[in-house]
Amino acid sequence: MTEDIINVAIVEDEDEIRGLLEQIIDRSPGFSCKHVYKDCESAIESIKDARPDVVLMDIQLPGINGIEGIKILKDQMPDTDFIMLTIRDEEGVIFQSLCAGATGYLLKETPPVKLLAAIREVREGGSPMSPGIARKIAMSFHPSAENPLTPREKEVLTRLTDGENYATISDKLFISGNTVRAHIKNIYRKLHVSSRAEAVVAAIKKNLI
Amino acid sequence: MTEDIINVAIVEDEDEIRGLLEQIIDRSPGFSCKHVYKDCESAIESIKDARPDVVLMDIQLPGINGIEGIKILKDQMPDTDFIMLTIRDEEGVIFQSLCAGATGYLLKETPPVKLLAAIREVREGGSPMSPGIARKIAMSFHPSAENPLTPREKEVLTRLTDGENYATISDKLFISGNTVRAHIKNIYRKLHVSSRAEAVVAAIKKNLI
DNA sequence: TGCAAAATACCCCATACGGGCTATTGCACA
DNA sequence: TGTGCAATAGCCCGTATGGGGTATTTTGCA
Repeated sequence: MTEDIINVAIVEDEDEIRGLLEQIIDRSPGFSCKHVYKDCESAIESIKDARPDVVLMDIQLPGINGIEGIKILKDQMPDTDFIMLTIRDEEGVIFQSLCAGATGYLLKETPPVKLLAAIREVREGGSPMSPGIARKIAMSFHPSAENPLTPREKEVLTRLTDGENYATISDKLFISGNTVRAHIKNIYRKLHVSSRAEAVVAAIKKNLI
Repeated sequence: MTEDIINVAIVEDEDEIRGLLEQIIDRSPGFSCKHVYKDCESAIESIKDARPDVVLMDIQLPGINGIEGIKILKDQMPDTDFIMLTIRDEEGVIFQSLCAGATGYLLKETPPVKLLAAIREVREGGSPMSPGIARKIAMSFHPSAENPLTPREKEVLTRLTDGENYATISDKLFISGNTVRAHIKNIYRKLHVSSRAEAVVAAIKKNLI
């Protein structure tokens, strides 16, 4: 399954960086880099011929950005692994990249030897991440530090995410429907929402339950 | 902030493995391992004296398991980093561990030199993961492969997750409220749910939007 | 060119839901 | 010892929501 030579493509608008990366990769044993693009538009047009194993993708690009680019390219080449290679480390772009289909996320400060190791790793079923990036991803699963809900409210909210209604919740918790309503009203007030749908979204996105 | 010597604690029930880990770590320059426990109960009781920088935590333990153990210990020591060290690589336990507060996740097959590197990495703001584990986490963000929803249904579902009601959605999409209802009915049927709350939970958990 | 799916639109009807109130009990902390 | 919060419980009321239908137009693919 794994080719001897890993076929790498690059999408990067800055000529100098692109050239440098191309040389580093193409001159390293076990790697080949014959397809480089300076924007997503050209990559989308001709990358089907390249059939790369791995694509190194910048985020800030003229025209279609790297995140939108991955959505399009990953769709065409589901077996290709995409590694973001960028200076941007804000949570927003990290999670947008992963949601678009990126499998790795490296900062441009990554030294060449680590970059090559990352390309190998992603082909071997890993998911190379710069340390600070990996930490942000792990933290995104951690329980929320400031959770305004009481234990009972968490209990009720959990059941709301399971789609239970007033009657079911009051049955299972052995309390009256009016009390369930009281808890839900308090949850809404604390989370600044006014419907079950908003409440469960807030609960999941902020790791409240 | 960073101590010269990293103070490591271990929670592991198998005597042999625990002893081996203790020796590997304690005999390595830059590391200290003076606090080892064979279950979470003993760790909870006396770990406050240890004040470890890093805890290596097994999952399968007699009594309180490693996941529940982290919930309790992380609460008491929020600045301590917890690394799961386990043979288990099922998605369930991986995400449960992260949600409990784990920052790293290593398989027991990890060679000593990599284990030590991981302990250093977690203290330097990283989040060490065995390659296959990291991949599973990255994949959890990827768009769902089999998404039964049409583009319009995705659009409507996205707005449901934003807490919009029939009227707002029909206004913004320039379609009648009846059409919005028709889309929502189709969404419910395809996702096997029967309420907004369930639909938005399914949408988020299965990366449908 | 024709079929299937998608997107649009409408109807009836019961009820689960959300907003606005008030009230009691028990516990903890000051 | 009282102030505050959590948890419990009740009431009224309007409406947004969900289940059951049917029908038309547009779009995309074979």
